[in-house]
Amino acid sequence: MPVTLELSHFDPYKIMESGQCFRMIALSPDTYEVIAQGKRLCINDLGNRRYRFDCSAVALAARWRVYFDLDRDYAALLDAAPKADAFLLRALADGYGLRILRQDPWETLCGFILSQRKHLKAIRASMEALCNPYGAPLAGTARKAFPTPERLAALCETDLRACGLGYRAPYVLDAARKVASGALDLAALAALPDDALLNRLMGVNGVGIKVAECVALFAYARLARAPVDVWIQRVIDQVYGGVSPFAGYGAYAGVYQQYMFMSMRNDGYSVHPQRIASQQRDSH
DNA sequence: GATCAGGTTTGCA
DNA sequence: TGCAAACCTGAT
Repeated sequence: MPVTLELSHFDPYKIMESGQCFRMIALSPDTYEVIAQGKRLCINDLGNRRYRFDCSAVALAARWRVYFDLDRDYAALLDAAPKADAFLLRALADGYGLRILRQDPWETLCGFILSQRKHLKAIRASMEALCNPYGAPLAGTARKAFPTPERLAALCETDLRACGLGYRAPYVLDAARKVASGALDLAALAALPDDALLNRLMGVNGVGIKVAECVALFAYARLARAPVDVWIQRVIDQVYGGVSPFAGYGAYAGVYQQYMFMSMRNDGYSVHPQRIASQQRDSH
């Protein structure tokens, strides 16, 4: 009962490598496995923008269309970018197919707590190390679901350090206990405005502004939030002369941020600095 | 073996 | 406010 869709602005490889999610892997060059929200999904890239989703039409509509944000008009969203912004335009062109996911807040919160001072590869390894002993089994794969907050809340710091979490162990534990006890109701946060949402998330030990903004963007679809990490700080410093352009990007600043992040991380600004700098000048 | 990595906290001007 | 230093661990 797989479903085949023709999709524009959808590139599972770029989404996998964009660093917004940590449990999507390539099983083969054209097959991707996603574990999210207690489910496993395989996507086959059939070419010509056709993709086969290994799930029912009902599951696609109820879960995965939302997860991959397939009902959003990315052509219009990208077209709304300021035309004078050369670096941004190049990032948007190079990043065709990248989408902002709408992930589970609990898993996203833990994922970005774990991300502190880690590479994407190391974050993925940490996530698996946490899921393997404590996540529920899934059909069709040896990989496990992401553990529930209740499961992790029942552990101690030593258990989590045994998963290789290092100094992040007490952070994850604090998050688990706040969520499991109801002190932090992640579902209810969806109703809050951005600032209140960020403040509530930062109430968790080990969650600062960057992690909170990542959760807001990648789990709560707050597309105007643009997390500033070291890569984006490099963009601001090297491309925009130290002045953040994100305040001027409006409702989709977070989406543009993600394209710029990928662009900077993949190519670096050093690839075409003169060209970009001259384009920036010409446009002003 | 030293250094660094998608950050946060703590301590001290 | 602002700025270091410290923090686990694995990779380069």
